[in-house]
Amino acid sequence: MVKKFTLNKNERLKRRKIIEQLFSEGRAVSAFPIRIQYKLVDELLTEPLQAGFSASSRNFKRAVDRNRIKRLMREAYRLQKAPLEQALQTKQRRLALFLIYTGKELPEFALVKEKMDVVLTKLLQNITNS
RNA sequence: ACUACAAACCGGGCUAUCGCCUUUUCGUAAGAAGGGGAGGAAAGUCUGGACAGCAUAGGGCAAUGUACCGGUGAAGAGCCGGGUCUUUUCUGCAAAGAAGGGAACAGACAGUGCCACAGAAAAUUACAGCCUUCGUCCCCACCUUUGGUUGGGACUUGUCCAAUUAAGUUUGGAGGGUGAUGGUGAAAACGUGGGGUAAGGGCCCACGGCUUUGCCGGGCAACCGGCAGGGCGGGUAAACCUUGCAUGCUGAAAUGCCAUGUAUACCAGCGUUGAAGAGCGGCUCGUUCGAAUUCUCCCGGUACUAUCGGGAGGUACGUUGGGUGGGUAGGCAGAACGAUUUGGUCAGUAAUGGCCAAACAAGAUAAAUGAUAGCCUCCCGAUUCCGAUCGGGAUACAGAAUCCGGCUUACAGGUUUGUAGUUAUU
Repeated sequence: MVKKFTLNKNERLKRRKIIEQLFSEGRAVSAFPIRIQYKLVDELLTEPLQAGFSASSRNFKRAVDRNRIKRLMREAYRLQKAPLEQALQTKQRRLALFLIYTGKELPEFALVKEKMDVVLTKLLQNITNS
């Protein structure tokens, strides 16, 4: 239980094929301004949990702003993903996530953290029920 | 000291906790420790290259770019210096001088087009107005003798028509001449004055302006000055165009390698008697390439898979593509030592270059370089016993994606230097 708050390469979603599947077949939960596209993919993944992050270039024209949002979301996710990980471990499932920022203004870290908590709790409920 | 302008530079720092990418060492591994981790524009993708692949006998056309001179550099639509034209400000009565700014700065007698409004007219033409003339031949004399002048004579009255008169005398019309008149415009046919003319006109002359040719002087050259000659029928080429010069196309999602690549299977056509076709790339002439593989066995491999690769034996193969049949994921190089950076020195007006010394400075790929807290420092406001205290803020433009040189655009705040002005002091 030493590496509780990590988020390295293996924990990030990188494979194009899975991402395409995620958007065509996956389901979504959202708590404004964060929306999560998710899918249980038991046979494709080796890691229990992989996540990707994005912000629309329509809402944020400059690359600096998009980078900032992705960094904030990544930080919030890193600090609060532990319960989700644990649930998956006990159920022996594998999950792919894609987090999208749907707001139109640059947020503060406190807000992102608060909303991330809400949306992750919702996601956890959906998964345990299914 | 303040303000304005210009140029150059900087673009917060440290610590703690939790994280990310990369690399080195240790470790069987899990992991641990150490090193490195965005910009002056990383941006726009506007340019010039490096590099790579394909193409390339040569010529012509087309297309694109480019356009004062010299230097610089790998190169350029870059930079530096100079020339020409133009423009602003200041000084000055003026002549002129000083300090800047701008120029796609080859050609408008090769051709075509266009020129708002106003104006008769925006280009060789029209309209209004003005004008409507003498000339040719012969003889004599003289002179500066391929000619000119004076005198005399002949024909004719610039042309045509009509009328008229003593009379080509007058009038009218046709025709002709006319950029002097038309006041408008950004621009009106080089300007002013004179001569000349039927009336006029650079038609001629003087002065001035522009342009061009030759010679002389200066300069590497663009060009400048002087003398002599020719010309002056607007502007526009960031309108088409013409001339000179340059250019093969595609860009890192290029490209090479490991691996893989839809059969070496079945059916059909054609060919080996240069077939099918490919190279071709914008087009044409022209030119080049083009048919010995399959089966069996053995060995090999980034992973699974395999019909792959190599060798031996052995042998009917090539090609077209309609149908049947039939693989996915990924890695390495390119890609971080170079037209490199920093310091010194020398050459040069400068851009820049030579030499010497030192340094190695992000390398991601659904894409790292972050979050939180505190302190320092700085800025703003309030209080003030001028020590300070309290409150607020640190923010601009903006995020590498093969790499360099430039250009352009964005930018809170600060520093330095220069110029100008104002105030104060000496």
